[in-house]
Amino acid sequence: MPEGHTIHRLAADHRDLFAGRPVRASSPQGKFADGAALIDGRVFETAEAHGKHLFLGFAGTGWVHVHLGLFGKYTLGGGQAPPPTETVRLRLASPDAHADLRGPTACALITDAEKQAVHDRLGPDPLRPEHDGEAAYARVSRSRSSVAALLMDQKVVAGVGNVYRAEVLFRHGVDPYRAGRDLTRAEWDAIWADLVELMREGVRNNRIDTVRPEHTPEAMGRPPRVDDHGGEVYVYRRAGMPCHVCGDAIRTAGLAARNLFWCPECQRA
DNA sequence: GGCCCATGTTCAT
DNA sequence: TGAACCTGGGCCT
Repeated sequence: MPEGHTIHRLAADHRDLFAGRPVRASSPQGKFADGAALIDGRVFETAEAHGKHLFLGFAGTGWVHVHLGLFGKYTLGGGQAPPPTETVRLRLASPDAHADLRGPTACALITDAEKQAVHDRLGPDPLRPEHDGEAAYARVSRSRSSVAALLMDQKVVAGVGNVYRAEVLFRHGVDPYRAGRDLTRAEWDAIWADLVELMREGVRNNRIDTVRPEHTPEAMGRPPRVDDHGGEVYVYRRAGMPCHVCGDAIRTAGLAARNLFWCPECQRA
């Protein structure tokens, strides 16, 4: 699940469920037992996201810094918490809401200064209204690295993962292997603006949809389809399948230990 | 039950 | 560049 839109949605959901109220905290799994003990009973003040990092603020104790990594998952909602299972790293609970965190890469109590250090090493986040694509373009336009690698670099853009990377490059007809410095300013501005829109929609719907109305199966006169990760996409995990736009086979290749997907016809070098 | 894979990151070599 | 870490779903036997 976790690209930036997931984390911003989790921040909003935490605010809705807990903000301004004392919460019970526990670590059924045990790996965050000390931290949970320190926040147990404290007032949950706010939650904030920057890229794929989630910060949960507690009165008088600082922040819980959560990074889901590849496997981390939250289950949360109103109502009584289900019986905890042994993989729950952190459970927050109020009389009428609960949030269970499993499998995160990071779950730690940090200070304001440590939180600031995280912000400082991250690039601009398309989902933070005070950020824009300027600093990102400054890096991209100076780099010989591929635009595919740059989009995944959290120092360049915070919050983009493997799905948004593949999809935004498809939507702009950009070959993933093009060097960052060969992108025009106009191309970058369009990519950034598109990320803002796509990721905001991702937060609203809690899933990634990238297919334009004119390319839906209905509009193209093709049978309906279902992507196995819950959203409608052009290329992500569609290797060997026909491109929704041109019909060519979607290609895949490894790039820095991740799978890259693109349409060689729609994204010409 | 076992194996592979995954929307991520860091650290060692 | 590769290994390590964390979990769960799908597919195989």
